[in-house]
Amino acid sequence: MSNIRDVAQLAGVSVATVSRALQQPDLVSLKTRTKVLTAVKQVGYKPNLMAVKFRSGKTRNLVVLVPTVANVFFARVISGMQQAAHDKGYSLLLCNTLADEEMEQSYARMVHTSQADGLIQLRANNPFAQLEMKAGSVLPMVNACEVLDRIACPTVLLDNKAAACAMTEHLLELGHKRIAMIKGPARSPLTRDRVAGYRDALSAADVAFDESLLCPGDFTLQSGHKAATELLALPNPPTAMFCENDEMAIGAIQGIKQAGLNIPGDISVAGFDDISFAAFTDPPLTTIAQPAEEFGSTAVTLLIDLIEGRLGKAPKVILPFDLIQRASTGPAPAGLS
Amino acid sequence: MSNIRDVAQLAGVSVATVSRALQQPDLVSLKTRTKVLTAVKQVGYKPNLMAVKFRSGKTRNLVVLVPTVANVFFARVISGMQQAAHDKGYSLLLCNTLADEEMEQSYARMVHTSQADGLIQLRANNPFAQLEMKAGSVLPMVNACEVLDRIACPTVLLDNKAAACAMTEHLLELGHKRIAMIKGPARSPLTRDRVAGYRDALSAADVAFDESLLCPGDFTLQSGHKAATELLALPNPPTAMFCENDEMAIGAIQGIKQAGLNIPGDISVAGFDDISFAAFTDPPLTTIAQPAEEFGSTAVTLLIDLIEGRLGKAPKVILPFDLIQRASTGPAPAGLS
DNA sequence: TTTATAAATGACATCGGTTACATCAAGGTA
DNA sequence: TACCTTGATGTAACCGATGTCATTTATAAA
Repeated sequence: MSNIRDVAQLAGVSVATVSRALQQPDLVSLKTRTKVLTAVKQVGYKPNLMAVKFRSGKTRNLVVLVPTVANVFFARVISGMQQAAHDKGYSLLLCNTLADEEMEQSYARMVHTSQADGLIQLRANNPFAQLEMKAGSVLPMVNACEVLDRIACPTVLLDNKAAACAMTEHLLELGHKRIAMIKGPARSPLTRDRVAGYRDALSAADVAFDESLLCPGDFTLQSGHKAATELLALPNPPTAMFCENDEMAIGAIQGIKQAGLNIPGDISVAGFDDISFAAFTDPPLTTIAQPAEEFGSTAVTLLIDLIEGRLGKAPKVILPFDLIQRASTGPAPAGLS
Repeated sequence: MSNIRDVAQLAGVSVATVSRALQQPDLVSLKTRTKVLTAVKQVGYKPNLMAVKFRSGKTRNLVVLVPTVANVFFARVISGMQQAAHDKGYSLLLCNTLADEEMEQSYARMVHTSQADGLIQLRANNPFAQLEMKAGSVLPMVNACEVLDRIACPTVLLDNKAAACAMTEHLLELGHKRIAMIKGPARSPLTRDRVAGYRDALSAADVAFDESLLCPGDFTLQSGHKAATELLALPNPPTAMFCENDEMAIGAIQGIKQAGLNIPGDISVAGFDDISFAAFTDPPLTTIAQPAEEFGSTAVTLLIDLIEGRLGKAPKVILPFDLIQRASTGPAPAGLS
């Protein structure tokens, strides 16, 4: 691999001139510039960007902590990040943490060891982040999708409470009174906010909240299936199920069908995220559309602004949601409470 | 940020000793080692790995070229890569190329500019790769999932021909004679191999190949829907549809249902990949399971072996497939040819 | 022509580690 | 005691670029 010295020697100039000819061409005379460029081509010179990064102390790498890349929603978010990062000359170091704390730590360390300039995390409330921030560490970090509690950190999020409230209202308007919610893990702020929105809508409509209709899941297809089956086994089963993501909704749909019930005739199902599969379920799924790619690009933009010192106070960017009404929700069956 | 010199000064030793105390502890006396470690802790020293990488000329970064991270199958592959890379102390630089050649080029350049040690690509036949290899370039590259034509490059792949053949045989055994194939883009080697397997099975069973039953798609849900609709409009429609991936199969299922037909009563549908959603379609999808995560981990292992000079001739690793029989395929309807 | 000024270029230190080589002290052997 | 070996540590070159500062060359003004 040829280096800048080879070029300098061949062109008969100093290394400084080569560097300038490539970085600030206007500081170099046309004649010399031509000589240099010819030499560059001749020896096939490619600058060693590792050296540049080392010298400059800027890596232009961003660490992305993703609980599971195999999650359709996150995949879209990553896609958005990737695009924005590329446009700004940054690269993404992808870390599939599988919610493993040790893994998260190990990747976060990449920022401390100067392998990356900053970090984006898609999972909130992970202990390392709390420690980091409390220690007053200067780790440039942005939080996306889930919001971190009690921590001042630039964040891009959805108004989950409002979105859950909107969906619940939609079901209430269809005449449903017994609306179940298949929620995520209790410790997730996402869950907390969405449950809050759900309860707000219920109480605004004077519908009593029933603890037994709040069924925990873990965002997988399987857990949606399981939760729906359990809900149907209740003495007084719900007429609608609002799932905290589309995967669980798809699982729920299967469970409901296996119980011999009709959607939405007997029971309505709603999801959250609007993944591509949502339009292809039978019946197509009513859900909340999130601008996933925009989550990613916004997070990257915020992080780069933060890294490059263009960000003042930690902003919270709230992205819009959209209730997509498809065929999985319909009027509550008559004769049922 | 403290550096190795700060540590040396505080510990009252030379920088070389600090370096040794951390890298080859057995070369340093216990007493000095303790002093050094204390100093390290005291100043909060974190080695600048960018400097190390620069000095060593090894980045321990791998570029991964993915056509679309938002594809469920690729997401699993990436997950497997990530795991294997992490285990071996490597990081993944993720590149969502969107099949854009310029993007691919720009990312491949990262290897030339010493930002990464090697490259994995999941899309075959991209022109840059061809150029690279033809130019006799020494870019360490591994090909996964799709096999590169006419290019000697370590590869990990499925025996797509055999898999397609197996699925077609399954449909033939169920009595189907008019079996359509919803295929991918014609230029894809994947498509070529799977179509070949399909044709082999047909001719082995003395079933004439009908060009009109070969319908092109692009691996998206929408294209599956479109293709199925078109196939059903044929004068003599098929009784089975074999789709080249599960997304297209899911799209096809919707199209078939919208035409008022029953699956598998009127028509059977088969997919390929066994993505998580395949078990949750209605009816659950018969498909070919691919060890996606293993694709990723094998590709990474091969690439690291190649980089570290442990690989002789370019191997081709063939991973096993598994025909998962679910409820979307059944006996051909009686009375139909 | 001389001088002041601007433009172009070169020499060299620098970033933060690693490592080959030199040095030195301690212990063992003849 | 002299000599050699071994182990522990220090000195300094080095990786490949950038950027400061000094120096040379070209240009314009007097």
